[in-house]
Amino acid sequence: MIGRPPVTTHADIEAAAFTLFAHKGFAETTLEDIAQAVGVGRRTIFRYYPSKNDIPWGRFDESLAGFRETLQRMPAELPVFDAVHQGVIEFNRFDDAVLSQHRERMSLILRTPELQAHSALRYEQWRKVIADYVAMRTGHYAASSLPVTAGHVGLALALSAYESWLSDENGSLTESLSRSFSELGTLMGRHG
Amino acid sequence: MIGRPPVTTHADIEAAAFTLFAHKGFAETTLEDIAQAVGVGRRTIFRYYPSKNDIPWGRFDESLAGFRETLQRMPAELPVFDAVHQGVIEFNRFDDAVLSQHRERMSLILRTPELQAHSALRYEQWRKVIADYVAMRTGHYAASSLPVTAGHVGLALALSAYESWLSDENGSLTESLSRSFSELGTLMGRHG
DNA sequence: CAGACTAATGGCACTCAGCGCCAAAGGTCA
DNA sequence: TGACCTTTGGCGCTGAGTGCCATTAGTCTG
Repeated sequence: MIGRPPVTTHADIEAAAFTLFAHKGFAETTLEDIAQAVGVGRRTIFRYYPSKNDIPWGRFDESLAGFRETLQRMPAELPVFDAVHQGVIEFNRFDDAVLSQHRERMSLILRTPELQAHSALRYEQWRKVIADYVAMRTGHYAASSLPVTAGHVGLALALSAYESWLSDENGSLTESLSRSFSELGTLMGRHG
Repeated sequence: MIGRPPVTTHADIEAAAFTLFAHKGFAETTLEDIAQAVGVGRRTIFRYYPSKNDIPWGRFDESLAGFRETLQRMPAELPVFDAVHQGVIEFNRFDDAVLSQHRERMSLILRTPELQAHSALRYEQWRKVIADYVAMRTGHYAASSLPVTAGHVGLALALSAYESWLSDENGSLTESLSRSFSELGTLMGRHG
């Protein structure tokens, strides 16, 4: 490797940051605190994350690519809606080992106002993945109304499922997601 | 009226702000700029709006109360989903005179990254109005899964409709909203 | 009319996120 | 050893947001 070697990693920073966030709260933790905990200059943190709000999201971009592939793998025989449904569930399957970290991460993201706000920008990319898939399946342009709506609705159901999952100590994320998708049927008059 | 009279109003500030935003862009307009345009101290702006990001939303809280009432007025014979559908449409009906301002406002909100992010906090209250209504209609608690999902989905459809409306110079907002709601049926297998 | 009272104002000083700039550090390679 | 390259991190700045408090401009009472 050419040039000065990095003195830290994304993982290092996240670890230090999550500890501090849990300890003092997100807003009360300054970037200076984090930099100090990592043993690095404040300026360097910005070389790893564009903003403080981005730290809890970690390497989200990379995981988005996985979501895209997951959807691509869904069988074409499955109706679009069910394919998205299954794709979302598949994408949100985690090993028990990782699950508790994921829960902590999502709890921070979904319950900290600053992060709730910032997350809208991340969700946009997530919706785009669904919109692209639906566009491909239906032959519409990805920017046209139907795929865009599909993206919004998919996100809506996922967020609702996450909230429900986080509020219930013992629930399963997969089940929460399934429930959201089936509730949509309920709402649309398959009874209630 | 007791005490020193206010030297400005929300309307004054919004007018000055929107002009500047249109002229220089949102990010490039400082609160100092706005304060100067209004002829008021920077500190005073914060007495009218909690943050720069709140200015474009105007008096959103008050309009939420109207949304709540609109939903309450929906006939009980209407299935919940349709009641929400009609309520959202009703709430987003504007006179031609106001419509162009509304369009400008929503264009700013939905196309400025900082504001997209911030808006998530406003949407939360909007979703709650739907959740409360659905809770009342179905007998669930407002915090339980079904009403929460309804809130998310309602917002999803409204946002999709707004995006579509803004991207088409000549479209009608009411029609865009109707289209979103019917697209949901399409997605769920009433064909496509 | 004078003086008490009240609420809005706005200046000041401060914290913190974020960014541009640039010299220094710490590696690799010929 | 010295050229080369990339990361680091310090410095200084801008701008949002906040707490504090004296000032201002009204109303109300005697």
